Amino acid sequence: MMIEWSDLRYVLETVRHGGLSGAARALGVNHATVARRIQAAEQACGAMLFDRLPGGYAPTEAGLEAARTAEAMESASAGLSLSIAARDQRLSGPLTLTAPQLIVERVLAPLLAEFCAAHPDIDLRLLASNETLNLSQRQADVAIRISDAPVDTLVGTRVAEQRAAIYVSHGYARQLAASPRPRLDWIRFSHWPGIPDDLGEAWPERRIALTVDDMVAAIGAVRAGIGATRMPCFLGDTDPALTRLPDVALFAYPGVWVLTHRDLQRVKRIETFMTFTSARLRQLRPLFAGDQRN
Amino acid sequence: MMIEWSDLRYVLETVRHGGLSGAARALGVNHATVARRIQAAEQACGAMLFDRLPGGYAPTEAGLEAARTAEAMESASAGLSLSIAARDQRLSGPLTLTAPQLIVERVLAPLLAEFCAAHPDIDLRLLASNETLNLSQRQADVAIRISDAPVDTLVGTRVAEQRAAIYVSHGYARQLAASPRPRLDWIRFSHWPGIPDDLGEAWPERRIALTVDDMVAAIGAVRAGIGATRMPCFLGDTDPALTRLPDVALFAYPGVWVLTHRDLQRVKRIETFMTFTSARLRQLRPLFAGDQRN
DNA sequence: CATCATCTGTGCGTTTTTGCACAATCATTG
DNA sequence: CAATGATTGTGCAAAAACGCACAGATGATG
Repeated sequence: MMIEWSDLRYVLETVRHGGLSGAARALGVNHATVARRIQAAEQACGAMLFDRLPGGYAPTEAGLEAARTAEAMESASAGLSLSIAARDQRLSGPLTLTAPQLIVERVLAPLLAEFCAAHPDIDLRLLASNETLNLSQRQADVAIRISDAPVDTLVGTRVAEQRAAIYVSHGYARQLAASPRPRLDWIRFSHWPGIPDDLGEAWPERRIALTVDDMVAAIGAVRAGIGATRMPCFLGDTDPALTRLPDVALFAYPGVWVLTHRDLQRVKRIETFMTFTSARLRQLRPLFAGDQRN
Repeated sequence: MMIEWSDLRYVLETVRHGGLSGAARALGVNHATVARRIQAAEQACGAMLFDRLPGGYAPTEAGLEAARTAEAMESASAGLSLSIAARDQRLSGPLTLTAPQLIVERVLAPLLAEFCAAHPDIDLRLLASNETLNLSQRQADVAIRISDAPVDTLVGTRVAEQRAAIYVSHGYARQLAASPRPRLDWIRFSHWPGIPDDLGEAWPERRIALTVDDMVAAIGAVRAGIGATRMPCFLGDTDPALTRLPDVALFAYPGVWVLTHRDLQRVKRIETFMTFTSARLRQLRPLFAGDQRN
């Protein structure tokens, strides 16, 4: 008579992704399972929730209504999750952190090692995803973000300003220095503008040598001597295979934030983690700012 | 990380019933399953939801919070169920009716047979429960109720006034008539007042012979000649083994209502059913009113 | 127009979940 | 204080749900 509650999640994700396979990926199950649960839901409420079109599932009126209800239930459930987590004032339990891949690799890893050693009862989980996960939905408890202005529903501090520079491999740098009229090969990000204008004066001759969509790949390309690219100083300066391109000023770059959900900021293990992490990252301010005295 | 939605139903029912076994009965599953799902929920949110006390499960703060959330989700889900059902304007599909046991037995059965024959595509389901099921939660679509003032969230009509009378078996009636100073043996309902005052004049001598908690049981007792009891006329007059106690006026009795949920009143198969049932029951007004011309 | 990628439907073997039956514990009652 | 009824915890077998792999179909692409 009444739809099984968990089936509504399957309906919701299928509406969101427009088909079984998208929903299946989002839910981490097989698409056949999604199909079966939707069938069950339709049988339970005695109405079709989707039109089976070639190439996807299109929600009917009833399906949209169900998805709206499921959204309400989802936010209720997320609120519960937060509220229960907020009640847990032990210095133990799970703590999920999300941070960009490369910050973890270059900066965060030793810092997390220290934290784990100091608090062995805290079960730290790391989501080194580049996607900005939704803290409100409790996909993570704490986020380290590179951002100019993080969402205002989150609380936290900007622990460091950041600057970026142009980096090349040592070999490529020598090559440039040896050339009488050097031409700069640029490695471009597909979702960024082209070559920064500021380069004009020092390096009038330039061309786009490669377009990539991922920072790790770009670093590899630079290391291989394909050309130059712009990256935050903490990345370039911590990479022994790279060196800054001379005669170019530093660029502004979004700062480093440590953030959590408002409802979680008074939870002891989260407060502890944020205090620890923020302090350690503040110590690295020269690195993020591109201050090369170290 | 986030509690499985359907597990919240188990938490809710366990809070409502104060233990595993009550929740298991309400959910129609084994108590072991309830225990396992609650364990899963607790593991998922990393907090205890119940204190395991001897004799039952007592919700913790977090458990109460979860139950509140689950209640919100339940009402959302019930609303969805109504909203989807309201969209179904076919003259087919499921239709759940709840009515008191004895109305079904004496009055409704032939009427439902006729309806089923006329609308074979409507899948009629009958809950002959004495409990007043919650139509808002969509436990039933249509209710036939004996009531003075039904809940105002429901819509429908009072199809008949009702009166009650005192009934005895034929044998017991002869016995009374034969006695010079007859003493009336009364069969009393445990949740009702005692013997009606109005009996005083005609039958000054009386005593309580039996107390029962169920109308079917009471009818059996009257048939067996144990004594007299008051019951609605449609019950006594349709029972060939019973006869009215003479010299007593009829009693007022709550009327007969045919009711549905506001959101369902325009659904065609429900509208059809209510029109049909109300018309047929109106034809039986003399029976309900205790008019013995038939 | 051929090819490739993507999506949905279906049968089968496996894993997970569930129900059942029994034991243990506690409150209630005669 | 013994006995009864109710409740929860646990091991095992049955049942249900799930993932996997393949087939068919559609749409995009060169």
